[in-house]
Amino acid sequence: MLSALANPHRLRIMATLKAEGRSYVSQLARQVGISRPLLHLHLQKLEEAGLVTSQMELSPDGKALNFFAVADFAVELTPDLLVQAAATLSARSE
Amino acid sequence: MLSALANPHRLRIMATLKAEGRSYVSQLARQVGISRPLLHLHLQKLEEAGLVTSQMELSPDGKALNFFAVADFAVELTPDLLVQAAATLSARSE
DNA sequence: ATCATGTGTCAGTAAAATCTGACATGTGTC
DNA sequence: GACACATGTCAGATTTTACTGACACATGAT
Repeated sequence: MLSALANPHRLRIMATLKAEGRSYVSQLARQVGISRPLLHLHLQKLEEAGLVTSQMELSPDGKALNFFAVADFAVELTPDLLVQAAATLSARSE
Repeated sequence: MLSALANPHRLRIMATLKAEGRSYVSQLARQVGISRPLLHLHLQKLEEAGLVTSQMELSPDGKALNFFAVADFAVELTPDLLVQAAATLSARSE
């Protein structure tokens, strides 16, 4: 999740998405100002991290649109949380 | 700050540092199990992000030891915060 | 003087993340 | 059929990040 957020484009995507409410890939690419394949890549990472949700829909004129929206989340980022997160990585002797 | 935390080694460093209370570079390198130059690099990034603090001290036998400790911080990681963070990146039309 | 231990830096390499420019596929409209 | 607009994927180039193996310097003990 942290590495998903460690990127300027992805932060901007989150911001735009939050402002727009929801948007589909091609439209969002225009809004953010990056290429569609690149956006697709970033959206993939954001979705894997559970930061955005996607939903395929059919537009009135029959086009398949993949809508994205920011997920609801709230994490208290503290040293203790990091200790907990580090434990997840892999068991180590210490 | 987010990109500083987006790395397994750095998470482990934070965890070890939190567990030990404080530690100096060479010792910490042994505890974490990575080379000293590499640790130095990571500590640099962590310190730039304000996640750790350093303090030069002289040991009883005259060696200069650079002690590191985790800083106190607490950030509520939410969509709104990200919007705020994105605004920091660079002004854009939109 | 040599050794052990500490500090930092730096050039060069290895690995990972990022980005681009195709390609393939689908639908409705001109 | 050609066009406009949507979806996705993928190979290859580029850029960042991570890492290693020196090097330089300082101190106290042998």
